[in-house]
Amino acid sequence: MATTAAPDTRKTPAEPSDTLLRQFVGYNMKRAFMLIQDDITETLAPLGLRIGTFSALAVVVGSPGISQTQLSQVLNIKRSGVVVVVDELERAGVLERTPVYSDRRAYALQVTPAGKRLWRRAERAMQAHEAALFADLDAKDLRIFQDLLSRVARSAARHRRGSAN
Amino acid sequence: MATTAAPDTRKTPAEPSDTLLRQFVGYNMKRAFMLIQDDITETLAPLGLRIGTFSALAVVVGSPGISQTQLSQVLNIKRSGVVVVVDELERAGVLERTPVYSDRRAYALQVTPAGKRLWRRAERAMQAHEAALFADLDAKDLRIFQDLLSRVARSAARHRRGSAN
DNA sequence: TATTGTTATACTCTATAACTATA
DNA sequence: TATAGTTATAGAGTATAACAATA
Repeated sequence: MATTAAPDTRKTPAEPSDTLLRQFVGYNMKRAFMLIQDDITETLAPLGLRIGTFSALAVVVGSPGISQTQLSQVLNIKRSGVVVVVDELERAGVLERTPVYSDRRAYALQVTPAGKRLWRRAERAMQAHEAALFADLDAKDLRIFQDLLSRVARSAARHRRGSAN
Repeated sequence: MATTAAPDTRKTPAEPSDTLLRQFVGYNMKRAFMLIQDDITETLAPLGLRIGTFSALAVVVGSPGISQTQLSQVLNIKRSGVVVVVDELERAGVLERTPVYSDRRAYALQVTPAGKRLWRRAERAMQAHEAALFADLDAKDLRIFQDLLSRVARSAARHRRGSAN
């Protein structure tokens, strides 16, 4: 039945790989992002921040007085998710829910002085991290990449708006 | 104390936005990917596939006889996660666990004829989907984008290997 | 009636750890 | 002892739905 000479060396055709998936832009985007996500998490952890809280802090720094509903829209998450993030940042003394006198249902989110200091540290840490992470790409390539990313995002958003949902 | 004229119009400085976050490549990658992820899910759903099962199917099509451990390495997930995905694909009659006579612990994964037909349909659906999704970008831009994505992934992987983990 | 923030709950994805059967 | 596959369980992250206070 079995040949006695020449053992079977093709257990799997050479190296198993994701060749068929690499044709897809979506797969390559996911793969690249997953690779840097863990790095980002590790960069933020010493500052007591997660990706979600870092993002929320950035938006409140850039748009002081923003409401939680507005924050949910900017970050593309649900209002119920914002509550968790704001709770965490408020507990850490990073931001505050201040009353809105014209609408007593809503809160105006404000960054505390400690929050501003934390943001400056976090921003610098992330900038340093990305500089190291993308050391292989020169400034011009990075600009092109950023531009293509925003064009891809715009194209996808348009496509999404165009379809039925 | 308070001026009696001119009501307070700056509830929030104009439009709240994520300006401070856009400086980061990681944020733009996440944002762009999130936008297309839902689209991909909707493209695969009619075929009975999720992103995870689609990816696994693609790898087994491209590397027939691959083991579950190898598959976990290619897809960058844990072996326990592979079990779930392979269970689902096997239940759907898309692939099979065939015995490996040289190692009775392991399975060689094989795509069934139905699985091959499903893959061809899924591949075409995804190609059509991406063509529509990235309609705003010409072929040259897309090639540049793909190239930059793989360079970013390589750079990130190198950075990751270099640091202590 | 509609909206803001909140809570409880559930779902998806993935990770960890302990187990079995083989090696 | 180590490895392949499996199972149970737990943890993020996010979504849905119902609720109170207010508009």
